[in-house]
Amino acid sequence: MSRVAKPTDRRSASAMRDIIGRGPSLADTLALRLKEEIVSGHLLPGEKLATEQQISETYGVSRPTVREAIGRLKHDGLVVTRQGAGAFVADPGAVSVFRLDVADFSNKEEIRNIVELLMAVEATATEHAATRRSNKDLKKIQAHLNAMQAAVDRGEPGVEEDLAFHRAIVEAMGNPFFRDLSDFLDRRVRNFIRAARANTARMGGMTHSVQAEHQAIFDAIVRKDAAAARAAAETHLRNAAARLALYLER
Amino acid sequence: MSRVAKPTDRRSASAMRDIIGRGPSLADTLALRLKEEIVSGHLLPGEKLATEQQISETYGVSRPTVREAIGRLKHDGLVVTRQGAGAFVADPGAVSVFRLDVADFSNKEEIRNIVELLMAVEATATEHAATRRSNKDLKKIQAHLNAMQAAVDRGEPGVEEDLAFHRAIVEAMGNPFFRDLSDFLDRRVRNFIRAARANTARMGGMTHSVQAEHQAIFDAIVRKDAAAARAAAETHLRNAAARLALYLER
DNA sequence: AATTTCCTACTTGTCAGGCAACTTGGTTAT
DNA sequence: ATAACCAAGTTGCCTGACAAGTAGGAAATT
Repeated sequence: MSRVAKPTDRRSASAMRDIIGRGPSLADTLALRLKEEIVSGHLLPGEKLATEQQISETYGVSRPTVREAIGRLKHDGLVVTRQGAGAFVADPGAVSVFRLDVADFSNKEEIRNIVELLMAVEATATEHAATRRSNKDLKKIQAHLNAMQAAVDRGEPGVEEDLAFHRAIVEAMGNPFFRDLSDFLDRRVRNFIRAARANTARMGGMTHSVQAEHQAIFDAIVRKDAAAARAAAETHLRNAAARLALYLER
Repeated sequence: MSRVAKPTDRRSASAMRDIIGRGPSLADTLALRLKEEIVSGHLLPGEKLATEQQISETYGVSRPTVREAIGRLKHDGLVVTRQGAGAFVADPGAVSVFRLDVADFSNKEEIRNIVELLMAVEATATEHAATRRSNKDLKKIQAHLNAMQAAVDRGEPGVEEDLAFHRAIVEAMGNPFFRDLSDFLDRRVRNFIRAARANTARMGGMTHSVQAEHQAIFDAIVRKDAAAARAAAETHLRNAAARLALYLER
């Protein structure tokens, strides 16, 4: 009853722009709006959304645009639609999609939280990789370790080789969720570092200690010593986080 | 000269269905198709996608449908579009959205992997919660512990109270990423258990030992003993996983 | 001849209207 | 009372059109 669509006249295509503000696109922004309504608890699970027609009218956008917006929510598992019936807020327990949005790069708190998650994921992955790795896995890991060493010897930072080394380890764990999540977080953090490094002096000279830490991780994996592997990974990640903290504190 | 779209007659609306197979919706399925093209490396970062017009013709669907599909990819950060220029494959390093899809419920391997991730996240969260929790956090955790006890005394399984207890702990850690991820995984696993329980006998009688494990976690948090908190959480999670394994092995 | 300006075709963003498929609830017929 | 049926409402998808922005070549200027 409360949010019944009042028939906004259609004359201005920019009505939405006024209501909703400037954004990436009408559909995107509308999707955000509707998502708000749901996560804020304004719309309860199972409840029926307004019809596309009504939404179209209340926000002053066309139905295709509304469809695009609802399509996003459907894609994220927040709503389910039934042809002929309508669109309904999905049961939170049945949502099968998790979305991690790491948009705000300038937010240092967010970076810290991301790093924390990365540490947890990679430390555990390394721990399990130690006992599960096949000989083939081990060879791959070693190859990347050597490549990293070669890069260090050439005086290069070897960020790509570094990433590949860690990825090979996580891969050896055999859990795709860990692999994908770790990959994403890793890229994200490195991207931040690269951006931050642009306006600060290079710090360099750390690569040798980094490589020593890598060696310690590798040795533990060779021995299939899970506890040692975890410990070595934690040390490595803690040091990496400390290096990163230097960027954060300015 | 504009390449006039040949007036596709109505019946070929099912052309896509033939090309693309039966699915949730044309847009959804098309989105999957296009995603394939990208992640398979067929389309390289920075490369331009076919125009909406072209895609529309090759797949035999209308442009709005193509737009919906591309909109999904855009939403997931896989492509970026520039009005007037086209749609381009996004740089993987710049992707700021992570998507975790846990669709296949029947896949036991998947459940196992999910549980593994859940264990890593919750154990770490509990560890950090021990040192970071405020007194207010502690009160909340205790309240949920008591509620759980009350449920046990009433002879109920207390799944909701259980979930709330863990959520309060993760909340006390103060990292929203951990909170959201843990919440999602927890729901997912419990949902699986509920589904599995439907066709097996209730196992019950475990609730008392569960509560004892909860108490151990709580005590460690009270003492701000991070290591003990992690250990207690790991024990609890390991036991929970073992209980769950009973469902998996049939 | 080199450079700048401008124009035009192309592409994405959005809108309007329409038909088909499906759901739902009430009405009619049995 | 029950079953079959019908009509309104809703989503799924299509066609056609225009606005807004881009890019590359033609034309004008230096």
